[in-house]
Amino acid sequence: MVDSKRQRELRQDVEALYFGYRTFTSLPDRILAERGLGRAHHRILYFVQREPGIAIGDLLSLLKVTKQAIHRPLKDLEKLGLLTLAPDAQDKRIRRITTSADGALLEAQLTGAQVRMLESVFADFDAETETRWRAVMRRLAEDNQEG
Amino acid sequence: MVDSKRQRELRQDVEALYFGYRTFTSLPDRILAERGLGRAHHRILYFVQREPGIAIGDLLSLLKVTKQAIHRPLKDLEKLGLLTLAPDAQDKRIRRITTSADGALLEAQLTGAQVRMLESVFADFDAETETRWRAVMRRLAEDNQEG
DNA sequence: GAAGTAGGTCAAGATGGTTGACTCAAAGCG
DNA sequence: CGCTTTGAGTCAACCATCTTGACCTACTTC
Repeated sequence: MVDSKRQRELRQDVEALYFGYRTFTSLPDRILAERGLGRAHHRILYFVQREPGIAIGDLLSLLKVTKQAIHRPLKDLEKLGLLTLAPDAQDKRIRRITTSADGALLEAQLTGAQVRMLESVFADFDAETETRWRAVMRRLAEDNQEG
Repeated sequence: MVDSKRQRELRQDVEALYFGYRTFTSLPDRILAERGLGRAHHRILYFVQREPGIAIGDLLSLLKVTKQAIHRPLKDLEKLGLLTLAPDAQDKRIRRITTSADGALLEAQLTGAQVRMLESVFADFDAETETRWRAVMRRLAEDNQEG
């Protein structure tokens, strides 16, 4: 019985991760929809903002998608003037991506919505709890590199 | 500076949630792919297992999708003998879903993979950390009911 | 000069959703 | 009893995102 109680607890964790993530992504989705954009655009904006001048190939590796998949959203963002693509000074095959002022603004709005949601959750707990949650989440994210 | 450090920390949390969730779902995805099934099938199996005899309409509300979206995966699962649909004894309009033995087995395999991943992560932390992580995750999942 | 690398593009297809309209059977109600 | 509502199924058209596979160009490297 102890074991099945433990299993139930873990299943509830799986569920919390599912529901939590769903709300978490639905926030920026609404903002994106107003502009006719989707999640794919947010992911690109986020990683470009995190790593300005990132090469297209590195972006593909990070997102674990094919170049065909990134093509359309990337072009959309460029056309909207939210991103700039420019060849690397040394290796001209490589195209480096940076956000424009507008792009940075939108990215801040999108990720900001998620950050504010986290802040609101953390407000219900003490600093120690937040630190421990963060440690577990990072450990969970680490596994990513392997599989 | 203190504030921007805080913002960087929170952005990293957003990222950890993204990466963590991605690995988390990629596990069952592989098992599903072997059977020619997708995530939609897992979600149905999970919630039917959690709430045996759940009505189709309630499943739709939980998953926040339309009946047209659930239709195909539901029929797939029925054809494969993983689910059983039967009219409610009182209200014959309502169709109640239950998992078959095979369906329960597959569900256990799928969610079990996720549970084992969580166990492996928790193994790196003490019980207190796990409890606190769980509390934050549940709070995050709660927000779901609103938006 | 040949081979390898970064990236772009065309094509076809899978998945997983959407909106909208319509049907049917059963239930609820005046 | 008849009308309305409700739960569900289905057809159609459409959209977003992603895939595999093939092929091309420009540039770098050896």
